[in-house]
Formats: sequence, C-alpha cells, structure tokens
Amino acid sequence: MNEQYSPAEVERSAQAFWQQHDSYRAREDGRDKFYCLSMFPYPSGRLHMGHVRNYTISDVIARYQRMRGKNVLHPMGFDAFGLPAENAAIKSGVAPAEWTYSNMSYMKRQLDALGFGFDWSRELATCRPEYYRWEQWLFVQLLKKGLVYRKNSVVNWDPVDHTVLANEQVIDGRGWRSGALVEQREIPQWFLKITDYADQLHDDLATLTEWPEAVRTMQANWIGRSEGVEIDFALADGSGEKLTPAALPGGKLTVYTTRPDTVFGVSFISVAAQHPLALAAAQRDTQVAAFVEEAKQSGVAEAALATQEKKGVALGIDVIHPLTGERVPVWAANFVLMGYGTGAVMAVPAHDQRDWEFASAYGLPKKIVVSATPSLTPPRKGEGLQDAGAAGLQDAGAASSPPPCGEGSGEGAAPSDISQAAFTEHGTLINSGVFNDLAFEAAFNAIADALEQKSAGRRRKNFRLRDWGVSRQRYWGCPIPVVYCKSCGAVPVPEDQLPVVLPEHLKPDGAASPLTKEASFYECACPSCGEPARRETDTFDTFFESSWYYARFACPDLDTAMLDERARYWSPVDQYVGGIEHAVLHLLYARFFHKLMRDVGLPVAGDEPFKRLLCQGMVVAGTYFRDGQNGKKDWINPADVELTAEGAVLRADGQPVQVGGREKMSKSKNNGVDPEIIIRSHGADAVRLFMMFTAPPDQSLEWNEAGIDGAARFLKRLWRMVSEHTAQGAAPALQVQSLSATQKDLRRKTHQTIAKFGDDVGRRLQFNTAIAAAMELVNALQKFDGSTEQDRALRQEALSALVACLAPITPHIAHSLWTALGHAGAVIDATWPEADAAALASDAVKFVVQVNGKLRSSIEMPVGSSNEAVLAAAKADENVAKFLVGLAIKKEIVVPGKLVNFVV
RNA sequence: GCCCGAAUGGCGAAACAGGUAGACGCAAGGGACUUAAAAUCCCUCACCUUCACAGGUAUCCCGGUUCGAUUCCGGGUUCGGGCACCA
Repeated sequence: MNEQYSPAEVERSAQAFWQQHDSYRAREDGRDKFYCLSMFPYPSGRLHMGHVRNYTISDVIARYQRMRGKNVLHPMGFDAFGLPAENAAIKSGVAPAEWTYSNMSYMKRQLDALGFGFDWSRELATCRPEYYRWEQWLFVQLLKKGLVYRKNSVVNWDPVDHTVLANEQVIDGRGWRSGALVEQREIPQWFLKITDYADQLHDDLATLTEWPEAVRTMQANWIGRSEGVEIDFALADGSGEKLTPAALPGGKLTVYTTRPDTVFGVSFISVAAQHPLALAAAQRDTQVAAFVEEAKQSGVAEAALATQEKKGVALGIDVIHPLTGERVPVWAANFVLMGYGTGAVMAVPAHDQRDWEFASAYGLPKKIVVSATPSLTPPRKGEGLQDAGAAGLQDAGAASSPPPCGEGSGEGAAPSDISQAAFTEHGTLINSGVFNDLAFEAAFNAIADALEQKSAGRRRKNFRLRDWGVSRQRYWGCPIPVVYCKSCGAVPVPEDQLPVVLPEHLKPDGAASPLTKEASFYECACPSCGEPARRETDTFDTFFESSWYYARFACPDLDTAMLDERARYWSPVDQYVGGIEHAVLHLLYARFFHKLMRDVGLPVAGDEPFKRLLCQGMVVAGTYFRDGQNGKKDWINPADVELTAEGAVLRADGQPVQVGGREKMSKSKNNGVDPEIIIRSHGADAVRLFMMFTAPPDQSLEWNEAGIDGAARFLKRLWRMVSEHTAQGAAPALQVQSLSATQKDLRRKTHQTIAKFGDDVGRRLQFNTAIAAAMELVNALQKFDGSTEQDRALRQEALSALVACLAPITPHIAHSLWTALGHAGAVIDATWPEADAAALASDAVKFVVQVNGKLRSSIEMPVGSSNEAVLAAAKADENVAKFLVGLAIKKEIVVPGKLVNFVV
C-alpha cells in the first residue's frame, strides 16, 4: 500500500467499487429488514453543512446495521415543491421547475462525493406527476370518506400585491415585497380532519418509546387534549335587540373551560373579534365595529397575536350566569382565538392570569372563589403525556405543586391574595354557594353535574389541535384535484383522470398564482355533468408531499397504485433522522398520514411510521463582518477569515474584521461553509469524521476549521500505522493462551473498544464517544512497542477491529485499509466484530476511597474481594487513615467495584 | 405570550442507573528530529495554595433532598427550537 494517505485517490476508488458492485441496491428478501431514513432535502441549490450532518448520521447507522447482517434500505429523494423556487423565479426569471431540476442534479453529485450509501434506484422527487398523482388519489379517497371539507379561513393578505403571504413573508406586520400593512382576509380552503385522529395521535405517542421525550411532549402539548365543560350563558333580557338569530344560535353563548370550579368567579365573557356575536354587535355599535376592524389589521401568526397588547371592547350585551342568575357582560378581546374551543371563554380574573390583566386594564371586578387553604384531597399533579399542556384558554396554570398555606386554618378558608397576580392553582372553593369547601376534583364534578341537570352545560373533551388547512394559493405545488361546477358544486376529479398535471413552464411574478391566469389549466369540463367548469387553482401545502414519501420509497416505480406489498415489508421506518425543527408539524402530519393510509386499506405495517427517531442539532458557525456603507454590515465568510491571537483578520488583506456571535449557517449572515470546498481540501472521510466526533448528534455543532485538521490528522495516523504494520508482511495467528500481562492489556483495550463502539453506535447513537474510544485504542497502539510475532498478531487484531468499527463513519479509508490488512472481500460487506468476553476480563479492580464524600485515595483489590476486605484495605490506606484518626465512623458505604465512603 | 430544550477548562466536549468532574480532540506552551521549514514524535495544560507530599475551590445563579448531586426536586437567568402558509 501507499505510505502516504491520499484522500482523493482513496475516495475515488472506494466510490468506483461501490458503484460497480451496485452495493446500495436494496432488495426485498427474507432477511431482517432495517429501514434507515433521513429527512429528504428541499433542493435549494447546494448542499449545506446541515445536510452533511443529517446524512452522515443516517449513513453511519445504515452501514452499521448492514454489517450487523440486516437487509438495509437507505433511500434518498427531493422534497421538490415549495416557495423558494417561486422566489428564485421572481428574482431571476427562471421557471421554478427548471430551477428545481437543476438544483437536484447538482445536489445529487454532491451527495455522491460524500460517499453516502443511498439506493438511488429508488430516487423520487415530489414535483413529478408519478409521485403526486397518488396524493391526489388519496385526497379523493378521503373526500369520499368525509375526512375532507371546505370552509372559510383566514390568510395574510397583501393589499398592494393582491396576494396571499406566507407567515415568513410577513415582516413586522408588513408584506416583505410591498411593505404594505398585512390584513386578515377570509377565503374558502380545503381542510383535512386531523381532529378525527386526535385521540389516536395522542394515545399512540405512548408507543413511541424510542423517540426523544421532548418530541413526544411537544406533540402531546400540541394536540392539547383537555377535559372540560361547555357552559351555556343565555342572552339577558334586552340584549337581543337587533341581533339576528344567526349571531347566537339557540339564544345561548357557549364557552369552553377546563376550570368549571371557578364558575362562580365569572365577571365577564370574552369572545374573539371574529365571533358571530362580536360581528353582530359591530353592526349597531361603531366602537365595536372599530375594534373588529382593528383586529383585522394583523397577520395570522399565533406568536404575533399572542404578544400583542391585550385589548378589548364591551359589546353592550349581557348574558345570564346559569348557576347564579346574575347578568354578565360580554366583551370582545384580541387574545381569544376563534379557532380554539367555541371562540368564547368565561373570564375569571381572580384565577386566570390573562383575565386578571385584562380586568385590571379595564377596571372589571375580580371575585375570589378558590382558596389557597389546602383541602383534604391534594390537587392533581400535571401528568405529562397523560394530560399534558394547559390546553384551554382558561387553564393558565394547572397546579404542579401544593399551594402555599394561607393564613387561615381549617374549614374557614381564607381568600387568596390576588393583589399582584391571579391565583391560578387548584384549591378549595369559597363564595360558591352550595359548592363551598369542595376541592378541585369534587367541585369540577359537582358543578358539571349541576350544569348538566339544568341542561346548561355538558362535559366535553377538547383539543388544541385544529384541522389541517391544506390549500395554498401558490403555483409550485401539487394541484388539488377538484373542479367547481355551477350546477354540481365542488366535484373531485375522477380517478381515471388523475393526475391533474401542473404545467411546468409558468413563472410567478409575486402577485397571484400564475395558474389563476392560465386558462388552459383552469378551463375544464365538469366530470359530473360535462358542462364548462373551473378547475381548482390552489395547490397542496408541501407538508402533504413529505407526509408519505417514506412509504413510497418502498415502491417508487409503482404506477398502478399508491403503495404495494413492498411497503408492508419495509414499514415502519426503523430509524428516522432529521432536524428538531420538525418535531411537531412534519412528524405529526406523517403520523396522521400513516394512519390515513392504513385506514383506506393501503399495505403499511403497524400504526406508526417511524420506530426510532433521532433529531440532530443545527450546524452553527461564527459570524464576521465589517461595517459597510449606510450602517449596513458586510458579512464575511468564516472560510476567508484567519483567527489569530489578537483577533480575526481577512485572509485576503490581513486587516482585522469584527467578530459577531455564533449562528445557524445561513445566507444572510454569510457564515455557511461550502462542504464541497472542504471535501476537496481534506477529503470526505475527514468531513464525516469531524461531523460525528465534534458534538453528540442531538446538540448543535460548531464549525471549526481546526477541528477538520484534527480529524484529517487522525486518519493520516491510522493510515501510517496500518502501512507500517503491513510492510512487515502477514501477521501470524494469535495465541491467546500465552500472552504476557502487557499483551493482555492491549488485547483488553481492543475488545473494550469493540464493545464500546458497538454500544455507542448501535444503542446510544453517541458517535462522538465511539470515535473517542477508537482514538484511545490508536494511542494505546502507538505506545505499544512490542515487536515479537505475537505482538504483530495483536496489532493485526487491533487494527482490523479499528478499521471495521470506523467503516460506517469513514467508509472510504476503511475500504482501502481493510484490503491492505489482507482481508478477503470489501469491508462494507464485513461482519461487525464481536468483543471477546475472555479478553475483557481483568483480575484487579480499583476502588475510590472517600471520607465524607471527599476523594482521599484509591486502592486496587483483586476481583471478587469481600466488602470487609475492601473496607479493611481502605482504612489501612495511609492517606485515608489520616482523615479518620480520632473520629468515629458513623457509616461505611461500599459501592461494589467502584467506591468506598466513610461518614465520620 | 405559550410549548420544548440547553448551559461543564482558553475552545468542542466526556461522565450511560445518584458514586473519581474534565475521557477524547482543538488551541496554547516547552522539547526532540531537521541546515531550515513543514510533517511527525514526546512532555505540560481547570483555578488557587505548596519545593514537594498534599490541601482548598470549581459543572449558569439561589435554595432543597442525600453519606455523596453535572445528574433528582423547587425557584430564577441567559441562549436556542417550535407556534399551524419557510421547509
């Protein structure tokens, strides 16, 4: 073999080998399958470091499982529809399709240069009719099943560009291109009834034991299941004047609450500005009308709505409290969401923080009805997955700890102090008539019963989750397969007329979708009556495509159905890898689709699409800049910056640049590092090794040029070590029985490394510590200077183990070294090494000795020593005895094989 | 605003079930080799006290549980992810 390690040469020859042997082609066979999937990329142009990290992780897992004997599927494709292609078209005049296809082929080349083992024979792109025709088909099935409906809903409207804006395109309440103040506008849109699956989506989270806890909690909170009560407030006399019956069906205003125990503390009702009652009141009251108008002057993003100043207006309408019979005024408030519950909440300022603030601002009464005095039954604790999340607008603070003791004692129940904030914990009822002295749960039930008996309320399970609006007023997406006919209404496109093909030559201009101006697209005949009709010009949310691609990878060539039996064989995905930013939306929609596909009878296995989930952290880099003209910063790429002891300087001119913070690699801060350049300078293996070594996969990873050098240095060292070893000829067979103590030590280290590496990669997904273990073995080999035949045999064993372990991470160099070490066959097809239990055994154990928890010494004991012997030896230790002299030992603690602690 | 995370030397990190804080690497300093440089190899490297042995302090902050807390609990600070039309 070459003495010098040349990454370019090594990588070229390994990649040529894999291609010649079609090494990554997955075939359905009788072996145990392992489906390893990375979230497919949006073809934005070039690969970025986040992609490199994502795909290195899945490639390592796929290669490891393959060496474990699994039948591995590791596919790749492109999430090809989306907004950036339209933006590129607006900016540079190139059609979204053309831009997308060219990006895809460029990125594919980049992926190959990194040596990722993808089965490209299964490549798919969501913008191709062969793919999206099946989601059109599924949509029609769901429409027939009643899981799809159309209703009005609010969008961001740019009044200058006359177009709908994505939340991302609304900046500080203004359209990103026009700068116009964005308004809310209602338009009809298609919805998928994901709420029909809310219980399943919630309950099945408990089965996802190999998902990160944080993701499961986020999803549980997002679904936000809560048990509460709907309460009807009848319209008070005189309040109904000029109100149409539609404003208040049944003459009752219905609210939803998870805190019926506070119902005696209601001092007003808050409704959303879009609530029918508010709209009706606006008809006769200019102040209310002004408020409703003002509420429209805003985007629809929840974060923006939730942070705006809390405002409201009295509607001049009263309702009757169903239990006290008192008159309660109705207000419209900008923090009540029309989309949640009934769009109306009962306000209890004493026991809800938002109501407290609102009442304080508008001088409304606060009536205390819950006392802090502990009751006999303690309040229920928050139950995580079971009942996670403060779901209702009324449920600001489920008690998570016992309330502090009030001044009062016993039954008397002292009022809580609400002068500074609301008292939101559970407690004992006061000022609540016959319900006084009841604790939360008893009060909840008694009041719910009372309301049900009076037919003024009912227990109700509620979800925070809303139905999924899938209509987008965009061009570069999958056409929604519906036709609008004057006489037949909305008619689904019949199956034999699918796909509805998106014309690929159009160019968006920033105003309305070009589809709305393309007569050849929207003019059609009604599939039902044959009369002239208009085709739907909205397209699907791009989450639609990414919700089922994992299943389609099993049978991407199928043209007679969405899925076939191959999907049952490969599903579920055994390991899914992707960014934490997808923790809720994408992963929830994909879970929903899996259940939908199951329920329309498609061949998928199980109830969940992804068995094990790894969410990797972001790739961040330092930012550098110089102050440019008119106060703007000129951002300088980290690759062009040299870090010195004094600070950062630009390589080109040697002059200083300013150092900004560490941020996610992005175009706007020009801190992205092009993987291609680094591959050229250091090799793909060094990039992969650096990515996997520098941080655990779920943490953010900081780009660091010096770190890449370190990774390359390690590979060089390994190469040289193998080269020096093999230069001496073939090593003899290992004679395990006759090894010296030093030789046994090295062999133990080898087998410890094998065990640690396999556990870290296979079970823990902690690649950084696996690599650290490999480095330790290399260091041990470096120090090991024996030159006997058996020493060479030991080295052969250690180096072979190292190369096999590293093969998933740095596959190219491993490919060369494996052959150089004299092994038949390619390392990609090698079997994962097994640790030899006999080699791991040691005859002495080290105990750490503490006195009062402070480390004083350590002692070595033979394996199997009794606790008494360990204690005696510990006490005999000079430095330990020093700290025991003259003191009585109160307690002796022995942790077997680890530690002794004397408490004096 | 709401939900979910994270915080450990000069830096990236490790400590997996509550048991030696800092493995492994980067940077830095010293040395060897070399005419020289690069490359490579060896040594030092949390902070304070000490010639040394050793001792003290230290895992974002404040409290708690425990023989023992980076790890568990309560309260905070800062940073990051998500909030339904970015993907």
